Amino acid sequence: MKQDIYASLNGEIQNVLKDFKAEGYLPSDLDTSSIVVEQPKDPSHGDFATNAAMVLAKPACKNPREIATKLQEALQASDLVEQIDVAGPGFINFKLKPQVFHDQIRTILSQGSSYGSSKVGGDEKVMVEFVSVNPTGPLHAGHGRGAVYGDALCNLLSKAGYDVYREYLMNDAGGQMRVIAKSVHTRYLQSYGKDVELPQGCYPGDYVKDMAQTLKDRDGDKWLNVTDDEEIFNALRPFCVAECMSMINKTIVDDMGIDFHNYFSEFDMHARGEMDVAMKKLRDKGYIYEGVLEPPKGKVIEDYEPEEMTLFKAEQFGDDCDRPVYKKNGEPTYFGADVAYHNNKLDRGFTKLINVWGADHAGAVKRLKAALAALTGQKDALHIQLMQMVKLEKNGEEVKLSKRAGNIIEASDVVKEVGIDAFRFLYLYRKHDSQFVFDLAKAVEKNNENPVFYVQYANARMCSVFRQQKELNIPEASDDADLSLLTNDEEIALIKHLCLFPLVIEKSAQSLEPHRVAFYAHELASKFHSLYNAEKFLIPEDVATTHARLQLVKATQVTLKASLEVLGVSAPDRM
RNA sequence: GCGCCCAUAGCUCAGCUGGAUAGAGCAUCUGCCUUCUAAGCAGAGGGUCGGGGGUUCGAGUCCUCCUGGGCGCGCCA
Repeated sequence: MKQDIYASLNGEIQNVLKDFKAEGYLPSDLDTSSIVVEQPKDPSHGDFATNAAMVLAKPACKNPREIATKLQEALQASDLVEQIDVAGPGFINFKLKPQVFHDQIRTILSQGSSYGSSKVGGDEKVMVEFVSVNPTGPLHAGHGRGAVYGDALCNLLSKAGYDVYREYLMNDAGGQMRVIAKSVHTRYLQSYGKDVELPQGCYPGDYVKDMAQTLKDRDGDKWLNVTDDEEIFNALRPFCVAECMSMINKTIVDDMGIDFHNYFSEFDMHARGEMDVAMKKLRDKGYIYEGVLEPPKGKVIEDYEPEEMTLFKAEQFGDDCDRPVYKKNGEPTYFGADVAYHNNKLDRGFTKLINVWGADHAGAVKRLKAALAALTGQKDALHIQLMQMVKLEKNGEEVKLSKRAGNIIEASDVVKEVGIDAFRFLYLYRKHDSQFVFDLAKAVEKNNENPVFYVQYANARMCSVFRQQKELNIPEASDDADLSLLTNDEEIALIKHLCLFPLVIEKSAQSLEPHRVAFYAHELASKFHSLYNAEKFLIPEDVATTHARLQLVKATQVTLKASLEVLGVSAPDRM
């Protein structure tokens, strides 16, 4: 018995269709991949339904109801099926044997926390690069979305059978590092009473003063007479990177429980000369040239001068124009460095690359995808998942976040206020590309407006049931409990939803949408709460029914915990 | 001006890649605790799925135009 009823049923349908092709009823080259098996919204239509006949009708040049009727006859012999009906324009509705559902409960209990795990990933080496916040300051609340999404996505892909590698790219080499070094140094000078102003464009946040103090504690007046910006940069860059990464990791690792396999240093990459390697690779393919770009259309650039630069032929791969890979001063552009970095990922053997970015980087998507198309010859070697901006509100008033403007609400502060479970669930209970409002005032209130409590409460109730069972001295239910006693509407609805889990995992993984798991968990909790209110689980005078229901509760708990595990949300025993 | 993303109940959001009568939470109203945790359940009201065209057996979902919002637009990251 497979763990996924959908897959089993779909398999039987596909087999029948294969037979139809063999006997010449259907064309042998007919594509049957778009056929879906699903649960009808209206339970009176049956347990499952398929659109097979309607999908195939047109390409096969046949009447959908005719195909449906023929499928109905052929599938009647199935071990799964009790009754099949053809309805509407050609839906095929299945009523499954109760045995199938009872077996599913046993399957779940025997698989335990691995229920829902899949092999669709085929152990493919996938790298998920996420967070990658510049080491120039702490993580703000908006960054938390990408962090949580990336982490849950990794869990999800692992469960779906991918070989997942989590990486954080540290942009520890570019111009922003000069700015943070200069900022820290200026605060450092000020702390010694020097009369210096923080230059335009420097980071004004208070954390810079803290960093300056740390520097002072460590090195004393060692850097007091350094005035040359280049010297400041060289001297303070490693310190700034270390301090900022420690600040960031305190939030990510300690507060949010997110672990990376690797922190990739852009600075080290350049030291190894990988920029040249990547550019040579592209140059050899003829995708790099010296040229002059048209001035950009929208933004007026005052000091614009046509300039010959080293360009990548991005336009040839779908971008709006070609893109510079080196700056005038010879340093790599951000884009150029990113190309080198992604070439490095390919060299490490990753065949599926996923980047989690903020929507403010949307403009860079096309060029990087173009570069990967040029490097690999494949069109979709790289997936870039854009996190839409989070609009933060406090008491109905918008809070703008900008590190460079010094206006920061740190992710760690929010986590401390609302708790990590609520923080994660609030972000994961949304599709990644929906721009949504995170109301800090509301999030702080621990009321039931936060769906995480609803889901966790279901688990706490289940734990409570098992505690009561012990107190009442009701013996443990065994594997051979008579599950045919589970017949009422709430029980059936719950069991059917349990059957859905493996499918949800596969679909979510394929579409890179962990929010579906969050919604699944919520609905599972809902079905459980309904049953909880409709029936008692512990009936001392009817041990058979008690045992049947307890087996169902156990299976529900296994599934609920498995879904929460993907989300990285805890399942407390009591609330 | 151009590119990408979005628009679904009063509010916050789902909608399983084109399926049957569009869903949930919050808010409003009505019921349910001497019985396993009421952070719960049952029910009611609330929608021309931003608008117009198109594709087909069938569109919230796909194509096109329009309106409104977000993000971005040589050598910032």
